[in-house]
Amino acid sequence: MKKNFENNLDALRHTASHILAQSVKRLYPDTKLGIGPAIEDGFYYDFFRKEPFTPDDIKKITDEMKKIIKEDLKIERIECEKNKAAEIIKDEPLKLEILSEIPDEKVSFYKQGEFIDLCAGPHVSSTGQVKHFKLMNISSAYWKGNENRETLQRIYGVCFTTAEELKEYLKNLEEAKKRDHRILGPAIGLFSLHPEYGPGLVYWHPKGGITRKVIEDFWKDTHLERGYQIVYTPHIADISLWEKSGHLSFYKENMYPPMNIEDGISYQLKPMNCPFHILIYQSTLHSYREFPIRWAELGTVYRYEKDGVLHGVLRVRGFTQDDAHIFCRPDQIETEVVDVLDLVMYFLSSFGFSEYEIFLSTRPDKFVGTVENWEKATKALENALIKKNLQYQIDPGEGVFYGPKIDIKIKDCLKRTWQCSTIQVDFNIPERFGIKYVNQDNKFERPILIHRAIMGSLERFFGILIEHYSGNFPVWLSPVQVKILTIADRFIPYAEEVLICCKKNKIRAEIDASQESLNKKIRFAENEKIPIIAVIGEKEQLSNTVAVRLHKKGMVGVFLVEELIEKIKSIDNARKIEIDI
RNA sequence: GCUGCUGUGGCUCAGGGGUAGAGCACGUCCUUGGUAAGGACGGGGUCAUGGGUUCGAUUCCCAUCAGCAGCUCCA
Repeated sequence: MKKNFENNLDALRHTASHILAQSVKRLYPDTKLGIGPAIEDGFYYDFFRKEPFTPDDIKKITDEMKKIIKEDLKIERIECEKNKAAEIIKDEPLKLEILSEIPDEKVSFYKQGEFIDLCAGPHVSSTGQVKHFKLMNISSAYWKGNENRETLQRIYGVCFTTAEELKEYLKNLEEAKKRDHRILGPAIGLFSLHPEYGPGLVYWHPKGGITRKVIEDFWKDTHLERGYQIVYTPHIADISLWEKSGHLSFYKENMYPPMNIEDGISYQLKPMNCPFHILIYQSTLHSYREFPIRWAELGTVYRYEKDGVLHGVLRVRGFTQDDAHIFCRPDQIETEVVDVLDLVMYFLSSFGFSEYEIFLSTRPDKFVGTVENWEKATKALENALIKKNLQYQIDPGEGVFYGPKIDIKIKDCLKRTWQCSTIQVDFNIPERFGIKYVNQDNKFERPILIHRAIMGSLERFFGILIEHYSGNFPVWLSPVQVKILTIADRFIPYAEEVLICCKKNKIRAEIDASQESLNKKIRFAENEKIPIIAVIGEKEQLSNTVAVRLHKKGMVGVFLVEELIEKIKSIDNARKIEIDI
């Protein structure tokens, strides 16, 4: 039943894309057609046309689409032989290209009014059924996603069965815009970017800094509890290290150019931490008895990302990975991965992320290592997922060339997915560096290397957190947990006593001592998204209390200072997502 | 990197071929207020950068840089 509905919706969206193409052809007959599928939430159509579509054109195209919908043209499916099909689309070079790639003898067209398009379908039966759509934006797209081919103009639209769904969708977009970490982050003093001095490089302000410290402390404590050891490694190394690791050949386009120190000596800013951990490993001889060795590092790396892909703190050029490398025997992969999965779930759920999408990527066409090892490792990853009772999807052939991997995407409160965690087996690096251990028989053997990250990057994870919480962090992550407001200046000494009590108990508190009205101070504290506001006046001073107001919830009552502190401490220590006082 | 759009005080934005304007923020003063903006005054901009057109450019044109929406890629 549900599936059927989805198919109908896809057909509807697909038809909307044909209406778009028809409209464009009516208004700009010289435009050549690319492809126009239904996608999540809507549709797009790619066009080849020299002149760019302007926002004004989009208006005209929309109006024409509405006309086509009003005309309620019947949509018919026409099947014909390939040679006849070529005749029909002789003026559409891109369509002809598609036609030539279809192996079947017969192909299908869909026709509505004067418009006909090579298309497998399905479609709804008439154009009048498309009622609730909106053209969203224009972008460029390469023909067949190939950057060496023609650049096409892609017009995106959204389309739903009901007006409510469309409205809901647009409202969600608005909501997402309001949560945009690029606006919110700087607005509430978390971070800034200074693109004129280097795009994609993040400056953590004191408020962002304290939240980062909380995250880092939690991360380190958790890792130490779970048998990891913390290491620190340099940010640069002689270029020969990167030749040895292979990064200079397979990762070069993402690396900053080397720094020339003197003739024949170049240093390279690190895009990854693994070679450094390998060097630590190689600095002593290892026995199978030591395994598994788990080394974790919050390692800051630099990658020269293409400028068009940079996005706030979500996609940057300098970032800190919550990296770890596990050295183990082949037979330990499964249990290690089970532990990593357990750690990932524990860690992410502490931040309020409890919905995941998990992907197991298998061997690609180009790979290093043996098929047998790949299969064993892949099986170990899969077994681990099964043991943890996790739902996953297999991404065939999507593994990295050096080994199979598990990727975990988290879902935020707007149901958007973000890839954070990754667990990757690596057959390449151990080989390239020739790392080894001594087995039970006193023979050398090659260990398995597992790379893994939970947050992926602190910058990116922080950006996701900002959007997920819309800046309203849970108490344990909030840069300022309590804002102390006085009704009049003469209560500032008492406010300072309260502040000292908070600090003694490691509660992050601030006093707003500005000469503003209480209303204004509350407004500012609310806009700063501080979870707890403590108001102090005559009554509170006399009774050693504070009047407590929760962010967005308003007054909750008057509490003894120690009482409030105890409550905050317990919320903080339990890393509670919701405040309840 | 590609296509399009954009670039005006810290922020949001208005303006426009004759050397710039609002709100917020900031500063000073008055006000000492009980749960989302008390009041007055004031400082602050080479209008992204570099060329060109022009008597004259922040405004028009070109290039560069950066941002935005996507494409491709990715933590």
